[in-house]
Amino acid sequence: MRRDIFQAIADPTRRAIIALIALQAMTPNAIAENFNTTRQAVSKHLRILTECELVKQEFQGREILYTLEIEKMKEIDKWLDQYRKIWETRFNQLDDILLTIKKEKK
Amino acid sequence: MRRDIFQAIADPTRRAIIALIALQAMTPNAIAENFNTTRQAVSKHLRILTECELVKQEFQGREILYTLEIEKMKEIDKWLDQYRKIWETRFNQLDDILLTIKKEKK
DNA sequence: TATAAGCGCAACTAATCGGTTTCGCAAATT
DNA sequence: AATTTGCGAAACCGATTAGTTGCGCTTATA
Repeated sequence: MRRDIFQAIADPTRRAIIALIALQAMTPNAIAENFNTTRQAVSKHLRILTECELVKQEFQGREILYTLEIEKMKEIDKWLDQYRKIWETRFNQLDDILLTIKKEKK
Repeated sequence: MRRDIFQAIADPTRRAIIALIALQAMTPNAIAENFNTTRQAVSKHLRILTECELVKQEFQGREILYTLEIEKMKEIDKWLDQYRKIWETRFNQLDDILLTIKKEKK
């Protein structure tokens, strides 16, 4: 079963779950209360998030607290990096153009 | 038809297409040559990428050149920003801890 | 010890996805 | 003018997905 971080964040509900537990660890029931869906549906999303290590389980008696593995989010940032270089270059080129115009005005 | 940027980058082939045309504008055929798939399959991916405005078409006679809309990539960066704050805070907290340990050693 | 609560797992369903094949259109080429 | 080339769109298919329902297990609570 292919599970990667990009597929994990593709689903809007999963992104919402990530946003929720980023603030504090939560149980599946507590998470489900925030959506118009069942606990089981949330549970499935949590399974996917856990499988790609975006989320970690903390067992507390019969409750399971889910926390965000913020480190994993950096992988997206790392992927974006190659494109960040491009848009920064373009920005600098624009900057150069603006500078040239400024000089010409003088 | 819900088309968002996160769903667009979920597919590995689409990420590869993005990486390809980031370097230079390409036609569907040229793109397809880089994969073990048909032009039509690539065409479908390009349609999805175009629909969510990650990619732009440039008509040149009967050819269509596809270019990356790098600005749109920033939206992912923007989304990541809320989490970047978290991991930077954690990093700083770790930094504080290390500093405290250092001081205690003295 | 019986009951309730919190949870994951498995089976099922409707919808969506990625891909192929076939088609038709418009722009080049002969 | 006939043919080739580049392309998108539609029809179709198998695989995957998100969700529901129905379990059974474990841990609290009465």
